Formats: sequence, structure tokens, C-alpha cells
Amino acid sequence: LDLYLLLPPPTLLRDELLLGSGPPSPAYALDPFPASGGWGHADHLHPKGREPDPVAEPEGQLLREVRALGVPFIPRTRVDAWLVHSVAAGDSDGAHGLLGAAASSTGGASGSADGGSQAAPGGGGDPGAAPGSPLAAGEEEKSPAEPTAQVPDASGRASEENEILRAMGHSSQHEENEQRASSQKENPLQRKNEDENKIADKPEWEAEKTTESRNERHLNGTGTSFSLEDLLQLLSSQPENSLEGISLGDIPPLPGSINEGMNSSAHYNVNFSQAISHDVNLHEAMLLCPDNTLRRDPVARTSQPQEPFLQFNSHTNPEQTLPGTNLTGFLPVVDHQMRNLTSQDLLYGLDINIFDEINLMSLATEGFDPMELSHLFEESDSDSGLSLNSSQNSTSVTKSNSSVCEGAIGSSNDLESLSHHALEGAVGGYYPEPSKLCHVDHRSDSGFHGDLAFQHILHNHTYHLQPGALESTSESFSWPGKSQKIRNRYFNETDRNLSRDERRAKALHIPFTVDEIVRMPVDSFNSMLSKYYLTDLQVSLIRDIRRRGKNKVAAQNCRKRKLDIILNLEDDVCNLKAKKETLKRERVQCNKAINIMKQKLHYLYHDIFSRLRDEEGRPVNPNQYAVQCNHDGSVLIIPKELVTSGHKKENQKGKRERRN
DNA sequence: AAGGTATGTCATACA
DNA sequence: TTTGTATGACATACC
Repeated sequence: LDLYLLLPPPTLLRDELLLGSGPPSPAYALDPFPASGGWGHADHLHPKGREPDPVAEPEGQLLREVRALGVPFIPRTRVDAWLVHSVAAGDSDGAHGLLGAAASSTGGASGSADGGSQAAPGGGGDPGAAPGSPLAAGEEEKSPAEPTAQVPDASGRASEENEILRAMGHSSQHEENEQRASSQKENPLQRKNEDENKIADKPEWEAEKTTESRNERHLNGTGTSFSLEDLLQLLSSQPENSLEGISLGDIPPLPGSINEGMNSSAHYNVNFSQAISHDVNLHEAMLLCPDNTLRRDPVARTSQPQEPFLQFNSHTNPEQTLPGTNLTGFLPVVDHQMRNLTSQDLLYGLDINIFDEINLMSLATEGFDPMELSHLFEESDSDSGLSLNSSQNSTSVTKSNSSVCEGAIGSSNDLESLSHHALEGAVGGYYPEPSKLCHVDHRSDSGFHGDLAFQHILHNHTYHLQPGALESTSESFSWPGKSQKIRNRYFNETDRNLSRDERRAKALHIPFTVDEIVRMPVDSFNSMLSKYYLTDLQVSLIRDIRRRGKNKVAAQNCRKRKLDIILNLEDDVCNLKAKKETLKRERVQCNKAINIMKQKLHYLYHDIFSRLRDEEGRPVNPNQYAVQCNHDGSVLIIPKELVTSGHKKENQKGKRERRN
């Protein structure tokens, strides 16, 4: 299947390898997870609006040579066509499509962002996958219960959920398959290789890197103009590497049970057998493709349907493996052209973000730490069906994808877990570690990496989960097969100190701080969103961060105001209580004063009457007479009866006046 | 363990 | 319609 994947279509051999330059490429659309469920399959990779017609296209020289050597017609693999064609052509659409392919593939079911989404019309337009689609069969075989139609372009959300489900099933199957693989009989070499895988992955990766670098050097020297002789020479010149001697011919026939599981890929194998002549030495072809799975027990490989690449590789029928011809050199050719993409794109005025993405791919290749990857994927390793170097987009895609899926398994849509875990995936697939991403333009991070690693999961808008659930799941999420040490390596103290949104933003490589996002004026905010190359997911997250951030401030202000109001009310209560006490004291004082006045009046009264004498010289009885003080200042001693009647008259008069 | 507090978030209403 | 604000309600972490 590697051959199937990596072989350029005949016309591309002609156009890209022999002629060294390709015609202006149509934008090849890539559906990362087509209905067939297998990315990279030809049926979801095709030029926009035009299905390549291998029959109508004239045969190139190399094709004729290949046929002359007895190599049957190699079925067109549109992924290769897409890769080689669009890259070599250097047209913006094609390059963008390439990035979309990388992004979409790495992101698993992602496909709604930038390249992925743009490529969706093409890929989505062919959701059914050809009847003979091997990947479709493989996917169905892999997880029969999962939905078959998954076109993660415009309606990618559902397919993303399916991806999560697939990942969940994938993990459990992985363990089972591992056990099954271990139980299968192995030939010594395979057992040895598998042991090597288990004991130390680093040498493998290093060996692969070495091989890749050699390939790259070789290819850089040869350029893009190839003849078949060049190709054969290239392949024959491949140095010894860890994969040597592990030709598929050495691999025993797949056990019946396993082969039965692969029966659904019959179409696929047919294509494969037709594609490769008896002169093709598949194991040599694999030399340039440091696929760990090749070192593993073939049963194990075939019984690991959880990883798309394993699907690709596992379907290789050793009986159909034909020695003699090594065609894997095309893969580095693709890579070589991919590496030239940046400069080529400059000429075509591509969006700078595309360059960043491409640089990221280069960065990922160059900064790759095999040891970390081997640790991070020690349980699901060796599925890098394609070379990390030469087909980094594909291979890394699978890594990240599977990694993300593992995160999805454990966390059930936990973005943060996924994020960190996906970072691992990104690390394994593309990046040595998240921090190393920083020296690349943020936009590339946001537009590419985040898209790659998380989109198919994050399109669930996982950050919309209840914060508690999100946090709790994140905190409690146990990375399957990963040690706490490794977990802490990426989810370190710094990460713990970050807020949730900060971690989310970091996970999606949003090139702005949360503070900026929140405090930015709306005009600047909108212009920023339009200026930067951000995926829908990133934009959504940014808007959510802004909304949450502003609401957070609002809530803080609200609580502050509420607290202020409460404090003010408490102050008012205290003041009123004090005022009440004061009034009480004043009242007491007034009553005292009144009593004193009454007492004085009483004394005065008695003093006056003690001095009064009537006409006969007798003392005036104070009970019969009263002292009346008039307004004119005169003082009269009148009988109380008159005072009483006079008071009544005055009172009545006053009442009348008040009524009037 | 229970209760209180602080904080974040969401939903909703409103400007 | 969009954006921001205010606030009740809820959940969670922490003490």
C-alpha cells in the first residue's frame, strides 16, 4: 500500500519526474476523511471540478519504460497526483490544497479549515468512494459500526464526532490487535524487529531520519528530473537501514483470520497487484519509507486498524509483493518538491500563511525528536506508514490523528486533554515539542498546526463544554499508555498556571494572548480576525475567549457593585441607627426640659397666688382662679370657668378657621 | 464532611 | 444585527 500511496500516477511520472516540471495544476481537493474513511485514498483526492482521466492522458516515457519492464499499469493515486502535481506546479491552489491535505490529514477529520475546507468541495464531492476503494473497505473492516459516510467538509462536525468514536474504537482495537499480534507466530527477524521497537524506538527513528536525510540528499542532487534508470539507481543506492531484509517476501502470509479481515480490501489488493510488477521489490520500496510497521509483525500491522496508515500498509499482500523494482523513490521526490514549495509559492504570491505552514512542515521534519515520539507513541508506534520526512504531511497526519484520537478516547471530547495530547501528536508527527513551534510565525501555528492537530476534535467546540467538566476531565484524564512523566513534560507547571482559555489558545496556537483578545477594541478585534489567517475553529475560540473574558470582567464588576451596594446599605443602616439613638437622646433631653419648665411654672403659679388677695383681703384660691397671659403682655386673674369657656370658644373659633 | 467564599461560566435581558 | 453590559443561577475549587 505504501507503493499504492506513494507512486505518482503515470502522467505525473511523465510530467513531474521526466519533464521536471508540471503543468499548471488544478487545485486538488482533499477530503481528509471521505466516506471511505481513509484519508489519502485516491477517491477523495482529485482535482477540483475535474476527475483525472488516466486513460485519456497520454503515457509518459517513464510509464512506457515501466510497462516495458513488465510493470502493470499503476492505478492513479490521486493523492500522489495531488501532492506531486500541485506542489511541482507551484500554483497557489495546488499548494494550498497540499496544505489543506496536510492540515486535514493531520487534524484527522478536520477539513473545514483553510486548505481542508477549501479542498472539501472536491473531496466532498466524491464522498462515496469508488466501489473498489480499498480504504473504504479497510475502514469498514476496521470499525464496521461506525458511520460510513463521513465528508468532513461543510458538514464536518458530524464526521468529527465520528472520528472521535472511531478513535475510541480504535484504541481498544489497538490493544487487542497488539495482543493478537504478539500471539501470532513471527519469524525471527520480525520478532527481532519488533523487540527493537519495544525496547528502543530511538534507533529506529534515527535510522529513519538517516535514511530520509540520505534520500533527501540524493534527491536534491538528482532534482526533479527522473528517468527510470535514475530511479532504479537511486533505489539501489539506498544505504542499509533498519528496514533492510524485511521485505514483504519475508513476511509470512497473513493468517487466515487476519486475511479474512482484510478481504474487504480485495479491490485494493487487486489494484496493488496490478500496480506493481513482479520486478517490484516492495521491501526495498519501503526502505525510503521508514514505516515502523514494516518492522513489526505483519499480523500486528494488519491487525491495527485503528491507525489509518496501518490500514494502508497492512493491506500489502506479501504474496503479491514483487521484488525487483523499488518505486519508493517517488516519495522523496514528493518531499523534495514540497520542500521547494516555499520558494515556488513565493513566485505565485501565495498567502504567507501557506509559507508558514510549509515551513512548519520543514520544521517538523528537521526538529523531530524520535525519542520523544517513541515514548509518546510507544503503544501505537510504528504506524508511520510513510516517511516522516518525505511524506511528512501524510505520516505526521496519521500520528497526530491517532494521537488526537487517543485523547478523544480518554477524555471524551475534552479539548484540553486533547490539546495536550494532540500536542504530543503534533510532536510526534510534526514537532519536536510545542515550544519549538514558537519560532515560527504565529499565524502558521494558528492556521496550520492547530488545524492539523485538533480541528477534527475541536470542531465539536469542546471548549463549549461546561467548564467544570472540561477542567475535571482534563485534570483527571489519564493518557493511555503514557507515563505521568511524559504527561508532565507537556502539561507542566506553566500550563497549569495558565487559565483555561489560555491553555485553549495555546493548544490552538492562537497568536494572541487572551488578554489581547479580551481587551482589544472591537474594531481592532474584527480587523485582527480578518487580517490573520485563522481557521474557523480558531476564530470561534477567539470569539468565545473574548466573550468569556468580557463576561468575566462584567461578572467581577457586577459582584463588585453588588458588594458595594451591600456595603453601602450596611453603612446606611449604621447611620440610621446612630441617628435614631441621637433622636432618642434628644427626646429624653427635651422631656427633661419640659418637666423642668412645668416645675418652674408650678412654682411660679403658686408664688403668684400666694401673693394675690381678693377685695376683702383674703388669699385667692388657685383652684378657682387662673392666671391668663394675653398677647398684649397684660396678665389677668380670671375665674377658671371663664378660662375654660374662653378656651372652648377659642378652640371652636380656631377649628372654624382651620376648616375655612 | 459540611458549609462558606471566591470565581468562572452560561443564559438571558437590555442598551 | 452585533456588541457589550448586567445579573441571576449554577458549578467548582478552595479554605
